[in-house]
Amino acid sequence: MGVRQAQKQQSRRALLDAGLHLLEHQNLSSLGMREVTREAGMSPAGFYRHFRDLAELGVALVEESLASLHGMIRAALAEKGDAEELIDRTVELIAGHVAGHRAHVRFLARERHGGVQPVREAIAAELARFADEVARALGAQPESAGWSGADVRMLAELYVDHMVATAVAFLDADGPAAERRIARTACTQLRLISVGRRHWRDA
Amino acid sequence: MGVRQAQKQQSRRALLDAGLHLLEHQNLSSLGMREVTREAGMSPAGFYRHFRDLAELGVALVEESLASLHGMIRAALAEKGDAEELIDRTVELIAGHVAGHRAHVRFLARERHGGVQPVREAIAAELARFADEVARALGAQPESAGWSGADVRMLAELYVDHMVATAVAFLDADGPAAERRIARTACTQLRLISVGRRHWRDA
DNA sequence: CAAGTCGGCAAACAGTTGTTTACTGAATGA
DNA sequence: TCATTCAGTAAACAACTGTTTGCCGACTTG
Repeated sequence: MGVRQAQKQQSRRALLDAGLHLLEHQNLSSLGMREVTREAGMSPAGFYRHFRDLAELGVALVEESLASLHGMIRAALAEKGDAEELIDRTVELIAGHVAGHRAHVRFLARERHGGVQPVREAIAAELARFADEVARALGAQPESAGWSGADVRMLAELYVDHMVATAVAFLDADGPAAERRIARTACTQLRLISVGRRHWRDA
Repeated sequence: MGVRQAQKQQSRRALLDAGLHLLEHQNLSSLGMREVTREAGMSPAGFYRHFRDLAELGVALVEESLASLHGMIRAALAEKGDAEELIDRTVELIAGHVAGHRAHVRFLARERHGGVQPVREAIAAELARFADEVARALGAQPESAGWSGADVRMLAELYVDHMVATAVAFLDADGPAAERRIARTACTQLRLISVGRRHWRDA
């Protein structure tokens, strides 16, 4: 890649980072582009060399944020061990992801139900695909023998929703004590679901 | 109450309704007060006779929205019957609440993680109190014999989170078919949790 | 080295914003 | 009835918004 394209991508990154930084304390729909370019150290008009809209920048941030989250999910699904261990490791993975990608997670939580339609839709679509992926992994486990496809799918949705809720809870933990409390709660809830799963056929 | 105060409260209502209406398609932090007063048929300066801020209007809307949700929760907790029936009735209650209070529910979903701190805090505090209330009700049930207070509390949190998630899902259902699918999923998930609860002690 | 591509800038545009000011006129209460 | 209170108004304020224009100068290509 030439020097030109490299410099351009560097500016693009500056815009994305500026946006991400500003979005830590406000909403995408209340973000101004002058604000973004100012934070990125660029003139207002320069913005248009990279994005048509602020919504377009938003969608780019969604892709970034969900890509990192996707990596975490695949890591969680790849874990091996008995149910108890697996739950603990998953919650640790979530905590680690939040610690390492605060801005991304906060952005997703904010805009998942935010005021910018294309962004909302992009998030919803990708989360649905995550649920598909989890459902596929669950279906391959021996514990799912005799489960209908629809039931596996609803279990996967429950897991994904719970994961997102847990990540958000970690987000506004205001200390290590609060973090541990959230982790314990999440583990217990997952254990409850796991127990329900084992005894599903009895009901 | 005198004619004066009645007229004032009517104007206040107009402002709240205007805000609620505009917030159906945008975020609180992107809302302008000129926009609100225009929608309410009032001059910009008149706003200050009722609220200091837009954040203050937001908090007022939070109180309204959570009051109606609170009513729904109390209704759900008051239901009697076996577990299966109870689950179905609860999900129906949620669906009915969303149908009757779309704007309120959408507002809560948007601003729960939105960019306006006092509003966010008001929602979080009230949802925590709802979890307390649910925990108290669960603790009084015979099924909770032998459960620790902390475990009951985490179960209550799971229920509240799930209720909110279900309400939001109903919100962007785009037809009766989608609504039924969401209701079925929610019921199945609740049944799974219920099974887990019954077999909790075995683990 | 020359011609062309193109990322970034400064300036200007018309609109819109939140907030303050002094005011009007109807409800209030002695 | 007459003075007072006060919800709502119109006008003006500086500050900011998104977008377009023409231009410069560093990179690229031949």
